[in-house]
Amino acid sequence: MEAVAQTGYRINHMARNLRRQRSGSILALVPNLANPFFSQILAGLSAVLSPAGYGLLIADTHTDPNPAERLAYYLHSGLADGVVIFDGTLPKSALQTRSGVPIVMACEWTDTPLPSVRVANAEGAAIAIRHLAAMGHRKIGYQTGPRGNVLTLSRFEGMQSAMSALGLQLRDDWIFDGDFGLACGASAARRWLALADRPTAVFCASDEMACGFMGEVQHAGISVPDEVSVVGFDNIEVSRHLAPALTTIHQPRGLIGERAARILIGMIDTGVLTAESEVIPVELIRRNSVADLRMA
Amino acid sequence: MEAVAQTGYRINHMARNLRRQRSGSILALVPNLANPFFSQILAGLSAVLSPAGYGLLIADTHTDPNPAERLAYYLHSGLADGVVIFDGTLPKSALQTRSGVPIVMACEWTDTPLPSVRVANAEGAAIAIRHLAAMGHRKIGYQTGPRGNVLTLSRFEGMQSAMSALGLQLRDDWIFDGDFGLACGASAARRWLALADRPTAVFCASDEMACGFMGEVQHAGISVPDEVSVVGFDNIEVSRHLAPALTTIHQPRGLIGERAARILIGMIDTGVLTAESEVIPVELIRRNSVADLRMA
DNA sequence: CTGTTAGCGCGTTCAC
DNA sequence: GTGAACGCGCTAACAG
Repeated sequence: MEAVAQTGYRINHMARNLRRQRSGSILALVPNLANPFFSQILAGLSAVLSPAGYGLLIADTHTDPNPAERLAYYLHSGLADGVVIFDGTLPKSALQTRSGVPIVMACEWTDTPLPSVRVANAEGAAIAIRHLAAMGHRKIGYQTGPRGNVLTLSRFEGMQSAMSALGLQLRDDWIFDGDFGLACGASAARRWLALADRPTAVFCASDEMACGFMGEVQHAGISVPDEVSVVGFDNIEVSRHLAPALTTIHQPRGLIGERAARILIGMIDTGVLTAESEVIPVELIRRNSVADLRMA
Repeated sequence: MEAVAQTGYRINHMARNLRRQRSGSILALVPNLANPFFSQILAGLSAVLSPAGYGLLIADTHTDPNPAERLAYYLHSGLADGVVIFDGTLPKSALQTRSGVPIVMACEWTDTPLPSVRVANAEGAAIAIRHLAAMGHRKIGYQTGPRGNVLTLSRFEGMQSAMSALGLQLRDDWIFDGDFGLACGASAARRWLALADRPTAVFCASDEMACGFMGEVQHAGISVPDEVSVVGFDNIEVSRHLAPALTTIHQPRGLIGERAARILIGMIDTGVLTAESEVIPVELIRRNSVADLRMA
């Protein structure tokens, strides 16, 4: 121990890892790192992994020519002791590997036996619709997420079943395609503005789209919520600071990362490649972007 | 090669890395991973590191009890071939190590010989002030970043020198303390509302603060820009979608990450631990949050 | 140009 | 309880 202090010896982790057959770091596979939506999730991951002695390796599948190959590379190279997947667009075949590396799905993904952390997306969408209906809205529009995304699907289903349960019809020209981003919210707004018969409320499947939508109609001189009500999904930090403050479905993003990390560490420690999936509840945050249409 | 295909052999990177004395990954030291400001920077980093064959390791100094020790750990463990530091609050002593691992500073940091990538912060602040003055504003308030931060300092200096060059005085009660976050923008707004003699314009050292400020005064029934003009700094994605769209200083965040990555790779390839620093220019984005006070 | 060998720095085991 | 030796899987250097 004196020699350690004198020579300034530090253990070589490459050698230790080689010997112990582990890397001490876990990989997060993110569909688009530039999307600020992931920053809090990654912070949650890091907050659990770091005290547990794991490093956080991040790969952006968006910029990668072949995400599936990339995943296979990490699974077999021994560079990661576990993987958290946030990208719902990876082919199923990429997940059916027998590498022995634990995987946790942190995006909504139904048809895989892998453990997952997900948010009650369908229920959140239903809550939003029921809130609008309770406020007297019957003409409700909807902006979707990107096609093929599992979040898009489950939120759409939740919205749809709530609508039909309430006896409300969803018109095709009141459905706006989207990709969860700000810009497509703005273009949905332009389509809304061009409509002869406009819905009195639009439920956007993400806060960013809701924000883009609100901004664009406001730039056109339309008042929110007097002329159109808007509900978002996510409760990103900026939502409460918009004018009007955005009514939305709160999704605890830090928690998603933390839970995923805990499940993964549990799998690594026990050596079993399965675990209980978790569903994180959502919550309606009532603010000022929805008009009360009920007569007094 | 046939045997490779038959047995499904994949090279073990731990063993390779041990032998080659490199890890194949780069560490990014981020002050607060939850801050969406970094997402685009990290995406830029990833976009050049990934094709170059490097993995991206991320450590959040915010959640770490001892960031300096953490840095030392990574520098000496051999787990990273290079480090990009975004945290300007690390003690100088932590950087003066002779580990042989290249370091690039990607936050503004003046008194270190390490190569850095920085943005023309002082100039950006000066541009904002000159724009407000050109629009006829003479009573200008300012919201700062967190104390001790190098960005805070250089933006403050740029603002101050532009003010005095224009013969404008900066009143103490028109300076609002901040931390670059949304919430403190809102509290600055409450202080502005309580002022007997209010500035006609407020320049916020970050877009998030500007957004929080605008939202809060608008919630109080104040019109932007009719009753108060606001200028931000950063040009975050949401700024153009606010109502009114926020006039701000554009800072290319993806580029910061890309440049830092390029410099670092150059240092690794050549083996020299020094490199030219780079300054990235900024640009005024004129939108609708500044009123024209000049008489027609 | 192909085949063999030494050793990267550690953790584990086996002998004392 | 302390110490020596082996091997994790690869790459680089060297011999044939």
